[in-house]
Amino acid sequence: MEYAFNGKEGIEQKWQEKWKQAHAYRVNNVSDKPKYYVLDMFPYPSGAGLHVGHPLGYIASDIYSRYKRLKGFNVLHPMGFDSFGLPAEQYAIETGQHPAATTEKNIETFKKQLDKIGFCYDWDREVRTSSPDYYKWTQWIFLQLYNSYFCSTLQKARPMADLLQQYETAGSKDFTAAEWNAFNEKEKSEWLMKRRLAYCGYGEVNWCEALGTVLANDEVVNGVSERGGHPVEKKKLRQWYLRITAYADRLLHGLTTVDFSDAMKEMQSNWIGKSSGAEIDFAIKGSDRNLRVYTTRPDTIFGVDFMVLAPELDLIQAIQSEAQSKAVEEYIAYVKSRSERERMAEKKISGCFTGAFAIHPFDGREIPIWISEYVLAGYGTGAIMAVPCGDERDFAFAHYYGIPITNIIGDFYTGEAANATKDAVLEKSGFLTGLLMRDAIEVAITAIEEKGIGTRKVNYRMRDAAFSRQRYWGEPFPITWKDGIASEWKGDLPLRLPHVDKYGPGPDGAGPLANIPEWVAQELETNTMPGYAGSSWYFLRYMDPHNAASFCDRKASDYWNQVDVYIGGTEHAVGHLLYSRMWTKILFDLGWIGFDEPFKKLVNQGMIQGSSRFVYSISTVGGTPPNHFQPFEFLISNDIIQQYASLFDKNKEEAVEFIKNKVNKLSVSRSFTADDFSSISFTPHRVPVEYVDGVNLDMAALSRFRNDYSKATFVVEDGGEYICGIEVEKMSKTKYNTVNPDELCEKYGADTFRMYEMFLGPVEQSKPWDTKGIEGVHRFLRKLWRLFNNDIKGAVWTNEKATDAELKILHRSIKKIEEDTEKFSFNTAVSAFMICVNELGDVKCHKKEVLEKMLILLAPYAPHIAEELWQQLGNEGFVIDATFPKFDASLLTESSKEYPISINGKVRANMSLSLTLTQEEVEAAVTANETILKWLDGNPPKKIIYVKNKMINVVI
RNA sequence: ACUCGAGUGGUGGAACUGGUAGACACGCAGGACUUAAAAUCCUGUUCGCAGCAAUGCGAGUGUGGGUUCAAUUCCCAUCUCGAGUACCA
Repeated sequence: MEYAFNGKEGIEQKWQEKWKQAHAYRVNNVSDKPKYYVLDMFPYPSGAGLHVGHPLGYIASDIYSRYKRLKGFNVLHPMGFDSFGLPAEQYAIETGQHPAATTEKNIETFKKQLDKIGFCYDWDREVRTSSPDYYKWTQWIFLQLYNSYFCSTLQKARPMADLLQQYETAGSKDFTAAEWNAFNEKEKSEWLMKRRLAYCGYGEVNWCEALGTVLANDEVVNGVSERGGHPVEKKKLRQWYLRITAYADRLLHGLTTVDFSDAMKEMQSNWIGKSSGAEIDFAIKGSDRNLRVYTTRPDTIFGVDFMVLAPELDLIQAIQSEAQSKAVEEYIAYVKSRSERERMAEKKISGCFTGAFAIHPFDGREIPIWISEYVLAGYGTGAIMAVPCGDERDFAFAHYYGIPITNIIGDFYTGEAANATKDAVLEKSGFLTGLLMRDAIEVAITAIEEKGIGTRKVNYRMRDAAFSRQRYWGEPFPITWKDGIASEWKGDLPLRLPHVDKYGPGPDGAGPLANIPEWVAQELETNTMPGYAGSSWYFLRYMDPHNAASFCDRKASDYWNQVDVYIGGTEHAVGHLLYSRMWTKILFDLGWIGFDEPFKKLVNQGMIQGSSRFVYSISTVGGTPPNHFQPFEFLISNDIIQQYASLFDKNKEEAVEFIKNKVNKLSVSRSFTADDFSSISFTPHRVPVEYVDGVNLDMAALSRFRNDYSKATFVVEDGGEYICGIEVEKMSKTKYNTVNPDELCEKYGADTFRMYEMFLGPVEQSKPWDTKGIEGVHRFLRKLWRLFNNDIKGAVWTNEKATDAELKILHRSIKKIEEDTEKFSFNTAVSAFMICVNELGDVKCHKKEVLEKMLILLAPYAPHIAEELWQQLGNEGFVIDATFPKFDASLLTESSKEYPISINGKVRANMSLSLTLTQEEVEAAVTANETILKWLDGNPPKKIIYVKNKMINVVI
C-alpha cells in the first residue's frame, strides 16, 4: 500500500470527513479533566484568502492543543472571525457589493482553506463579530462601560449609580450636593459624562479624509493610516472614547503577572509611557496668571534658562508683550499651516519669544518665555521649563536662538552637547548644591510642595482611545441623543445594523447611518464602533457561544478562566492586546468574570515574508529613473524590443559588460552600438514565484503568462539559464510572491505542509518563505509509512516484542519531543521525529509496540497519517483520544561510557567509566590512571572538571 | 536619534546552566538499482594545507579586545540587519 495522502481516495480527506461526522473535536464545558485554553488571534476575513504566512501560528496552536489533549487536558481551541471593519466597507464602496455578502463569502473561503490543513477547531463554537447574536453582547458590554466610572480610591470600575448617589448626597470637589441637585439635566449629563469609562467628548482626533473616519492612535503609522496608507490630520470632533488612561497603572502592573515576551511587555509599557515628576507653578512677571510646567527632573530647576509653551495654549494671548504680539501671531499661524506629516518629516527648530518672563521661585531670576512646536499641547501641561545643559532638545533650541546656558553639572557639561545624566553633583543650585542629582529629585519635590508652588505628578503618554468611526460596517452604538443629552437606547439589544445600499459619508463628517431617515428619526447615534470593539472580548464568547441570556455565563468563564496560551503576531501589541486587557479588567471589576488578565501566556509568531523574483528589461533610451531600487539605475524603456537580461548578483558595470558580450549575438531587430551602452539601463519587473525554480526562471512559462513576455528575448547566462533577482518583502498578491497553502496541501499533503512550516525555524522568528525544503519533510513521512506498509507486500508491522535498542530509540524520542513541544520548539521536535524514523529504519524495526507510541507522538504534528496508521494497527477510537506515552528514563541508562579525557581542554584519550560516578569518584579514577599520570609528569592536577555525561578535563 | 532583538557552512537552521560547533533538512558531488526516467538506498559535503589512504595539522560562530583550563554562549568596544517608538520634557 502506498502513502496516498491526497485526492478523493486519499487518507487526508477521508479522516477530515470522519472527524467531522464524529464531532471528534467537540469540547464540553463539563469535564473531570483539567482545562486548557489555547487561542489563536482570529483572522480578519479578507478577500485575498490565506497564504502560507497565515497558518504558521494556527499550526503551532493546533499542535499544542492536540498535544495537551493527549496529555489529559480538556482543551478549548476555537476559531472565529473578526468580520466587522474598514476593509470590507472599502471593498464594498469599490465593487458595490454589500459588506455582509462579501464577508460571508470570504469566511466560507477561509474555513474551507483552514479545514484542508486539518485543524482541530470546535467549529460549533465559531464566533463572528458581525453577527447580531454576537454584537448584541458587544453593545451590552459597551453599555457596561458607559454606565461605569473609575473610582480612584478603590482603583477599579464601579457603577455610575454609585457616583450619582455620591453626588446627590455629598457632592464632589467641583460642586456641593446642593449645587448638584440644582443642576439641570444637561449640566448633570455633562458632569456624568466626564467620568464614564466610555464617554463622548470633543477632542483632537486623527481624521483620515480618504477613509472618511477617525482612527485610534495605534491605527496611525507615521502620519498615515495603517490600512491603505492615506494621510491623517488632527481635527476637533465629537467622538466616543474609552477611558483607558484610567487603567494605565493597572495595565502596567498587570504585565508583571503574565507570561509575555520581554519585548512585548516593553512595547506595551512604552506605549503607556508612565513618567513621574512634578508640576511646578512659575509666577509671571506683571501678570496674575501662573505658568504651570511638567518636568521629570525637578532637580535641575536651577538650570532653567527659558520656558517653552506649546503654540496651542490659550495662556499665550494673556501674557505676550505688545512688542512681540505680531511675531507670536505669525508663528502660531505658521504652525497651524503645517500638517502633521510635514512636522514629522522635517524636524527643524522653530519658535518665538513671547516677550513675557517667568519668575524663578527659588532665586527670583527672570526667565524668558518662548513658544515652540517642539512642545506638545497634549502632554503634561503643554509647557516646559527648559534646561539646556541637561536636555538635548532644550540645548539645540538655546543654541539656535543664542540663549545663554547655565551649567549646573560642572564637568559633565562640555558646552558641546547636553548631558542628561543623573550622576552629577549639582552646582550653582541654591539649596540643592552639593547633592547628587538622583537624590536631589526628591528633595526638590518636597521643597516645591512645601512652598505650595507645585505637586508631585505622574503622567502617561497613552491617550484615551478614540472609539467611534464614521463608517457603516461596525456595531451601532445603543445610544440616543436628545437636545445634546446622550442616553441609553431603550429597545432590546441587539440594536441591529440597518441594511443600506450606499456607504457614502453622512453630512458634517457623520457616518453613513446619518443618511438613513428611520435611523435619524429615532435620534440614534450615527457613528459605529471601531474594529477593535468586537475583538476586545471574543475569547470570552467562545466559552459559552450560544448563550442568549448573557455574554458568557459566569460558570463557563470560571471553568475556562484565562486563556492559557494565546498565539498571534506582534502587530497587535499596543492595540488589540491593550484593549482586551482593559475590557477584561472592567468586566472583572463589575463582577461579571473572575479574572482580570485575559491571557496568561502570549506567543508571538513571526511573519512569513514573501520572496519576490525579478527579471530586468534592458533599455537603451533615456527616461525618468525611479530611484527606489538598488543596485542599478533604471530607465523606463520606450524601445519596442522587449529584452530581459539575467542580472542576478551583478553590479552595474558587470551588467553592462554582460549585455555587451551577449546582446549582439542575439537575433533582435537591431544591433546595439557602443553608443547604446553608454545610456543602457535595466528595469526590474516582478514575476510570479511559481515560474521560478529557486532563482532559475522558466522562460517558456513566463512567455505564456502575459502578452508582453510572449515577444520577449531573454539574455541568459552561459549555461543557458536565466537567473532572477531576489528581494524579501511582504507577502502580497500584487507582488506575485504569494504561495497558496491549498496547492501545497494538494501536492504534498496537509501533514507535510504542517510539519514543513514548523521545520522552517522557530515559530517566533520571521523568515521569507521558501518551498524548496519541503521534499525533505515529505520524504520523512513516506519513510514513516514504510515502517508500517510495504508498497508491494502490504502491512509489514508485527506484534513482536521490542528489543532494548529499539525501546531506547523510542524513549529518547519521547523525551525530546515532549520537551520540545512543551516549550514551543517545534522545529527541533520535527528534527527529532526524523532522527527517530531514520534510526528505526536502520534497525528495521516494524514492531507495533514501538510504532504505536510513535504515532501518538506524531499525532499533533501530522494528524492524518497518524490517524490512518493508528487505525491500521487495529486501534479503536481516534488517536487524539489516546494517552501520551510515558517516558521511561531507566531505558536510557548505560552502565559505562567512553569519556574523552582532556588536559587543559585538549582531548588526549578516551577512558571507560561508569555513568553513576560522582565528582569524587571521577577524581579518584583519574588520579589512579597511570597513563594520565604519565602525561602529568608527576605533577598533581590542579583541578579535575567532570561535566556530567560529557567529558573530563584535567587542569594543570 | 532612542530602546529592544539578531548576526553560525552554498541555504534554512541545531548546540542543556560556558563543556568535543555545524544536529536535522535542503542543495551539490559521486555511486547502486533501472533499457531509461521517477522513486528508493548508500557515500561525501565548514574552510585551508599535507597524504594513495585511514588520517593528521591549522583556522573557524560579523569585526577587534577581555575574563576562563574551556566562550556561538559572559564582559567591553565596533559594524551590519530586523522590530518598536519617534520631539512625551
